[in-house]
Amino acid sequence: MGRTPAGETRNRVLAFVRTRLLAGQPPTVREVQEAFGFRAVGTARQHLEQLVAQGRLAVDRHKARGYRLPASAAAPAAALVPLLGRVPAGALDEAVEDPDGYLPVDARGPVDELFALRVRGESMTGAGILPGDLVIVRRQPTAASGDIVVAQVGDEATVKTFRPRGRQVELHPENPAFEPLLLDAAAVVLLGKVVEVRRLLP
Amino acid sequence: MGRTPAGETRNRVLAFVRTRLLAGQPPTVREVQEAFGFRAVGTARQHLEQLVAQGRLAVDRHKARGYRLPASAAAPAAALVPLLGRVPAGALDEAVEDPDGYLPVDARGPVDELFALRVRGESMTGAGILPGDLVIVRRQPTAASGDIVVAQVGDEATVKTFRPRGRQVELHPENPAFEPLLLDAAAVVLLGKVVEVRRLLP
DNA sequence: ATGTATTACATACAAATGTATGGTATACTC
DNA sequence: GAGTATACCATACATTTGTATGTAATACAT
Repeated sequence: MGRTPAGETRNRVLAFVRTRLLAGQPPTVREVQEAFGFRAVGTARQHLEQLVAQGRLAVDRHKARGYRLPASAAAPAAALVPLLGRVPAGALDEAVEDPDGYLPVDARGPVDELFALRVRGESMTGAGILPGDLVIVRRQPTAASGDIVVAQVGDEATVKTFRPRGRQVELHPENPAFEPLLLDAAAVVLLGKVVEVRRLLP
Repeated sequence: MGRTPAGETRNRVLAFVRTRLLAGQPPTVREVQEAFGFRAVGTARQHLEQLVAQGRLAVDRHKARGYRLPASAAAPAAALVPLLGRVPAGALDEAVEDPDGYLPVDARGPVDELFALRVRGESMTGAGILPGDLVIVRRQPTAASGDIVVAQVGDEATVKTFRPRGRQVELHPENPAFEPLLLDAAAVVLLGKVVEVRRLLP
């Protein structure tokens, strides 16, 4: 029952699988079968296996929904980082559960440890961080002197340059119009280090 | 064997599942089990089901890897924009073919029209654009007064504020140490408008 | 202390899913 | 025409995976 022209169906299978993968829903062999109206599972599988043999698809053997894009095509993959509306005191985990949106980032980094915040105020304009900018933050409890960090003071999160001063820490604004904050180390919770700044222009 | 504080493990389970989903690899119940070291499948499933009951997860019943994000949390897909090393005269299309890398962006916008450049020089520091920053540019042949644009003058691409002046155009640096460029309109090719600025911090 | 809810374990079963084998029909080459 | 390759069908089997049931331990409220 050689039906369709050589290779044509195969390309459409690849397109179908790729679309599903990019949508985050890897298909099963039988879903491919149904999508193309094959009456046999094997037909779908044959197409998939040939795509793998050609290097146009990759597969995790013996795993449900194991077909995925080959490393070459998936190399510059993107992940999504939650944009938090605000950071209520001590509840970063919960805030992450209810994000205002997501920012795409390079998936090769430590995506799990990242979150994003919108900057309020002009205290960091000297470092090129303007009000309304988005900062992407890597969660970490400590930082090096000079790092730009997100710190929690009371129940407010603030972006400043970090400078340890013995038992105290200085949260240094990069704007001469603002005064540095000198606080007891116990009064400051480091939420993380700013690893990227983004600004969307209208 | 009530171990961890109430709700804490559950939140971490949700974070794990969400990460996997955003990466396009929905986990199985047993993968969740292993990721958290549970000795029983049921424990992992119990957490997942409670997250579903709370509306924080959705599920396709009886499907392998059926857990997904609820519709309310639908995440935007990410696309990739080419980062150009430099823009040789008049050959933007060709430059796009051989990018230095890719930046992930929100796929809901006009992705096809975007490219990225690295900023050289300090002429735009007043607008929060520092040397080494990446600008994401939407290709367009015209711009409104006050837009930050990428313009090609001779065989060099430069980032400036755009101000039309009759038959001439002013390319205005946002740094008092630099002089505005006043050029004949014919000598300037607008490559596009800067729609986003990004800075990676070490 | 008592009861209840939560967290976790152990085991079993059923459905979904990947895999394997053998066969049929059409197209193409020689 | 013989031979080969491709596309497809039919069926069966093994693994993965979702689901169900019963039990134990701890935390918390009463």
